[in-house]
Amino acid sequence: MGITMKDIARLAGVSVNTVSRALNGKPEIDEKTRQRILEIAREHSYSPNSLAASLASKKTRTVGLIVPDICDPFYAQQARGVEDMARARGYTVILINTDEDPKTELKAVDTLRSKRVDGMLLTSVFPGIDHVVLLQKQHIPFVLLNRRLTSLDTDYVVNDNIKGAYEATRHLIRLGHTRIAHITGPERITSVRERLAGYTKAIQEAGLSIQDDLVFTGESLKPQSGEVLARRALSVNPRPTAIFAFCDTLAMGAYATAKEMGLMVPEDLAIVGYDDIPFAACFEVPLTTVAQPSYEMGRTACKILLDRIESGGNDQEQEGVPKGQVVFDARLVIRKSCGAYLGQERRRQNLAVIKG
Amino acid sequence: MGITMKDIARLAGVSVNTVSRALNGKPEIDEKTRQRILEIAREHSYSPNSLAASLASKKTRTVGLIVPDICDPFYAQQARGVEDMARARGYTVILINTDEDPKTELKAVDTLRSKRVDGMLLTSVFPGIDHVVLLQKQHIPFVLLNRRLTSLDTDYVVNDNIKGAYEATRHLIRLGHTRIAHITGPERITSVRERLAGYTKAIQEAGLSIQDDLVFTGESLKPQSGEVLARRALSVNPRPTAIFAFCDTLAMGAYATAKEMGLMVPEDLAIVGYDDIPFAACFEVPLTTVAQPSYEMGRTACKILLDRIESGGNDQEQEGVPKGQVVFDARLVIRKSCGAYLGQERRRQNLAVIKG
DNA sequence: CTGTTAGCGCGTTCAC
DNA sequence: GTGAACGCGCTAACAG
Repeated sequence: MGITMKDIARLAGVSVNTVSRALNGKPEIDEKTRQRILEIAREHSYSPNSLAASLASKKTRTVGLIVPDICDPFYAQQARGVEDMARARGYTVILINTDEDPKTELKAVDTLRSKRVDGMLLTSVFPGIDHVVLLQKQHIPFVLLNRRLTSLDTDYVVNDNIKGAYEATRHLIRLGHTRIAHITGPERITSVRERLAGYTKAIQEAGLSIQDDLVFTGESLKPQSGEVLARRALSVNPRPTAIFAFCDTLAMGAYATAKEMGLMVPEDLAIVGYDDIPFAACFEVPLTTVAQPSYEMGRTACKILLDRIESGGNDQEQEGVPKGQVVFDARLVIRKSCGAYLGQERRRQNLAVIKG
Repeated sequence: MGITMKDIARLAGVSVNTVSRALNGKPEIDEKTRQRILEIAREHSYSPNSLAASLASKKTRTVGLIVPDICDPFYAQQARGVEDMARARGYTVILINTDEDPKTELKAVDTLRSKRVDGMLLTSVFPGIDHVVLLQKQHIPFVLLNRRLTSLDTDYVVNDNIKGAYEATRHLIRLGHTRIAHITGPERITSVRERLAGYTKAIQEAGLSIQDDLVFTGESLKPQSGEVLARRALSVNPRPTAIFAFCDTLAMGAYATAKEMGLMVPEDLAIVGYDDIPFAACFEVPLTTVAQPSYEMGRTACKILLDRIESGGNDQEQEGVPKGQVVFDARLVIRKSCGAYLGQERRRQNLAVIKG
């Protein structure tokens, strides 16, 4: 196959070691011989075998990224943030999709461990905390993205889910809704629980009766799941007048169902999502949603990971580095689907009528 | 760090080799000793060092995937297809974004080469064919996704760009448009050239004058670029009444510009995209577009790559394996943005008026 | 069925 | 400034 250091050494009439020094930019080497070696390397389009290098140095300059589904624009953006940061610092990222499946995720962590990645970014559910404990015990750096473990002190990057969900729900309450359904994902996901908490808090604060029967949990976060959950939600009697979805893709599905059932959004049904994916503003009825800075979150999580990796594995230094625990703000973005502009538009229409 | 085969060997009182056999499921080994070894491995949560394995076996069970931007749902879906297929067959994928930047892509190929990936999926532009030639010369398996090289015989998976663009344009012509702008990406991208060809073919066939002044080329394929290009297109005099965009994200931008300029879509301006990303149907004005099976394309490309990898690198076998050159069909999906349903709806409205 | 012996390609001591 | 020697953890012949 390719040419190796040994070959170059032979060609240049030096030792392998000298070649190594030349290629790795080490200072203690004569500039002339370095140039000669570099030239030979280039001529033969030498490619360093990073496997061998990693085996010897115990560093792979590779990080693992586990996501539920890269097709979800929210995760895609986070992934992009991760990869950009990684690439900028000379790292490479291995991507694995899990569809929220615990078994797949378990295998993913195993695979990454076997590939000896320098660290991992965990974006998905965990069946338990077993993996994480294992990673900690083996001193494999990792950062949790979008989730955090109450029982464990780890690095994480999340957004303020409770606040985001709280504000979304309160917004709907202000608009006069009293029966607000919440469609969401599996409860093992931390953010699912947190947003549910924010939702509940707003409901209780408003003195509305607790509406356990208005919370609908599905396995997936894809639009199809949103359709199913919305159908369930909208068949409750009396019918809820608003749906707060765990994420925008779920909201998308809810919208499809509403349309299919002949319900107007927001007139008959208000919908609020979460994430503010780039397409939310372009929907048939632009989606009111809670924005989180997905790209930035990805970048930040990766930065924390790389800093941890490069701070060296030794525990002393670890002590000095404060735990990277970042909570990004959640911000309500009001568009059309919640009906906030309904009054306004009606007013405008009335004016037009009067004028005409 | 972790426990190694040597440790297990010592613990089990056997040789390293025996441990290797047990762990790798080789047949020539006593079932009892295998179980004993497996037990010890599990106890110590042994993780095989795939770096060492790869170094020795010259196989990494890793493929590289180079995309312009994973945030583009089209590429995200392809990536998902790739990763699903890879994972199903025990491979792992390294993801790199290039933003269509030739230099970044060059570095990406280099990085992947250095990591000794078993093969690569190339989804992005190439500054020239130099990389590809190098890959060929070094017998590194690769498959081109969404592009093909006329000068080189390689595996590729594409969709019928010429046909797709042709049908999209002809559709607009049928609807009565005579001034159809085309907004697109850099001409070094094969698919850009192919779709331009399909567009031109339809224009010429219809006997419309060739409209070089109606083709607008930008560097990126993101919505922002679509906005800029549409602004340029819509400032031509006489103003085009339709825009055929290279892809849905560009179409998204065009729509934003139209809205900003106070133009109604499709009444004042028809828009047709390409790709049929999952959100195209949910747009404010559902997008007419050309669908390509992105997920399937990703899967197929990866399958071809893995088959090639596993067919062994030897040239004899290579001869037996037919080149994987797959062209997926392109299918026009008619929604609202092209105005095809305009007449119908007007008719319906008129009926309503009459009835009322 | 099992152990021995060589590497895989590179980093990292050490001497010189 | 340069070279020799060893080891990273594993696979792959070969013997036995």
